[in-house]
Amino acid sequence: MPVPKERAPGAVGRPGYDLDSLLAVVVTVFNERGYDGTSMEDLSARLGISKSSIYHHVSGKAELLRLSVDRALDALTAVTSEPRATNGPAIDRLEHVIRRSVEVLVTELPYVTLLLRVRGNTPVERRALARRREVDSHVGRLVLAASREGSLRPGVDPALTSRLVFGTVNSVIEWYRPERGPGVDTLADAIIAMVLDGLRMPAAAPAAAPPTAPPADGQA
Amino acid sequence: MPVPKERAPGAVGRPGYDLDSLLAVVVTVFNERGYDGTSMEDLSARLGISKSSIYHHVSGKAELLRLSVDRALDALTAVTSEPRATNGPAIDRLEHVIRRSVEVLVTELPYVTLLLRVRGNTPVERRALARRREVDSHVGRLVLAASREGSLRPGVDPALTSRLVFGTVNSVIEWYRPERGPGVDTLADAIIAMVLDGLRMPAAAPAAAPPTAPPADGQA
DNA sequence: GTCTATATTGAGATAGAC
DNA sequence: GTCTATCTCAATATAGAC
Repeated sequence: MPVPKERAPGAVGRPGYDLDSLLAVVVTVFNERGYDGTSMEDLSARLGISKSSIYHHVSGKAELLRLSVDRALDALTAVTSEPRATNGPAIDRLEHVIRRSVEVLVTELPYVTLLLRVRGNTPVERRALARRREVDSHVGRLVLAASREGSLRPGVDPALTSRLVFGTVNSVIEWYRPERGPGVDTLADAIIAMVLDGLRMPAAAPAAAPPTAPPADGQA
Repeated sequence: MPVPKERAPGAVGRPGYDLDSLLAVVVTVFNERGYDGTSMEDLSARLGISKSSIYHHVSGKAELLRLSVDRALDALTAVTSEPRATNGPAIDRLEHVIRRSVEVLVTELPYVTLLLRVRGNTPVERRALARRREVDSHVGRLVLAASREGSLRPGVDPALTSRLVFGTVNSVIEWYRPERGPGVDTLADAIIAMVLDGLRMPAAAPAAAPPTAPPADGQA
């Protein structure tokens, strides 16, 4: 986060953008209307500056996309190289990567959202997809390792499962809004609980049981 | 499914499209390039007919989108009104709706894929989003009911959970290809197993437990 | 049901002043 | 860092023949 010029704290009207503040607005509009559905005109209207002013900051629309998705990819890639993602039992590493991915997804929500919607039409998009696949395959290897270590239920197909885990985590972008709803930790807990332990009440009688569930442990 | 003109079974070259066969091609291209990223030129090239010929079948690009997403929405809506989705314990209804949704998602894959990527830029898209929300809220009520019937683990937040369940199911469109990979039943089994029972080996000893799970009832 | 034009708008991008 | 033009091409859609 470079701060190239001092800006008064109250100055909100027509700030005179730097690249970061510009990108924050741009990525929002991209997500609202889709990248292809967003014109430079749309961006200029939302930014409150003219179309040509945007070209002072970037070479064109494609670079706006590249800068945005790279930010998301850098954050996601960093998760897979954290120490706790590379040491210990695979099931614990998997849990850690899920939790951290959710955190990144929430803190960098608009950038990750844009990334996950990229289709592959242009060189910029194809490069993004390639980098995404690397992150994906890391999780795939984790699930496979957990399976080999006997930490997964019998019958669980690792390849299929890693797709589902990833899909569950990524689907968060479709509805999560940081300003309302559960906090990041609650969200991560809920995802890990469902994915690893399931929703269903484990024990004996499914229907005739006491209507309120007994406090098993931890989380009230 | 009208059959306005007889077509020889072997005739594949330049068929003379009817609306259905045209739509099948169109929806594929929409998914490859995104709706906004697809030009009528792109469509005409893939169809092997001229741009103007497309206008013989539909009033424009927007109608192509509407017809496609309506097909997906009709199929998904139908699932929520099936008898097994409205009778019996909520946890069983939930399982049924998940299974059937996966089946619809796979059999109508391109149409559902397009639907799930709609952003809301145009009236056609906003109408589609509204219909989607109805399906979503049906699943939300099911999870809530299952929770009240004591069929879910303690600590499971119904609203949050229904989002996750939906996200997991819908994420299938991101990678599933009918021609290769698991069959629909295997896929649905895997999703239901993960969502309801979790991936993690449940009991005490993570490695030395009996390898096959106890047959609770029905479906092996 | 399809074709070859063509009309018309809107897009991304540039020039050059302030 | 921003502005007002303006260029150029691509996009949706139409006209009218076969």
